Amino acid sequence: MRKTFQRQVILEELRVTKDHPRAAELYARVRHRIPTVSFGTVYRNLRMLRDQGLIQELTLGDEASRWDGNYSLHYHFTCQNCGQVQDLEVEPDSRWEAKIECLTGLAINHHRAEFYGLCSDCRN
Amino acid sequence: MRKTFQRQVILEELRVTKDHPRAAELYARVRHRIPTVSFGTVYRNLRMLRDQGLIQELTLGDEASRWDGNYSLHYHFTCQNCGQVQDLEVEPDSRWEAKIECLTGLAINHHRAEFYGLCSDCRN
DNA sequence: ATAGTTGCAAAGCATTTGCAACAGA
DNA sequence: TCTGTTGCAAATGCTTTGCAACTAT
Repeated sequence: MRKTFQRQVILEELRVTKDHPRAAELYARVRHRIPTVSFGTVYRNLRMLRDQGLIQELTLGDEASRWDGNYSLHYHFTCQNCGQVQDLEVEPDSRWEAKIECLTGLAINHHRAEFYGLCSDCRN
Repeated sequence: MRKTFQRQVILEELRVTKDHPRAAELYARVRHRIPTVSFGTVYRNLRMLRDQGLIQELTLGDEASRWDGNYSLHYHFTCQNCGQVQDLEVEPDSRWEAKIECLTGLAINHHRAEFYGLCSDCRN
């Protein structure tokens, strides 16, 4: 994978934010720095960066994918009122995988968990 | 919500199977019983049945939604080799929601978890 | 009677791709 | 130099929708 300016900017923009932008929003941000960048380039790079494990794709509900510059294993929370998505600080439960392997005979590689509810701004 | 023949057949087809068909596959099954049914009808009904809590929509990875006629809360497993999706029999961990509420100040309504790995056929 | 539903076809929207020009190694 | 990458535009694929004809209640 070559180190191109476009790819670098796309990765940087994801790294510096904690919201979880969709491709269109990210494209807008990248465009501030590279006015000629194309949607194709953004999508191609998101896929590549994901396949390399440098970023994560979130498919929450029935909307477009969101992208997360935090590559470490963590869970997500979606506010059902305002729609914001945030990382959860709780540590993922790995014993769960072992428990399921035990009970089912499946070989588990990884899991994800998503929580839904109201964020602190919206609960009041 | 009226009780139409189409809606009934769509729901039945989801209830009788444990695979988790996508809309196109379900459409094919419904078509065996109602040759004139349309895609629009299938999609419209899937959304309505989901909104009523009678079925569940699964958005796993970056493919089209899968649909689950089992409306009870449960987790899912996806085989990374053959792609099959199965329900997991383990009971969902509700203490987790309380724990996260405690740690974060969020109000959690529900959560989902998905496990990925190799099914018993594919692990050998 | 009448409001919800259907079939059909067209539209919508996120994402992917073919291709020629370009650029990083 | 030469293969990977970009920008552009067209294409793809899943899903939604407008509308007139139907149908459950």
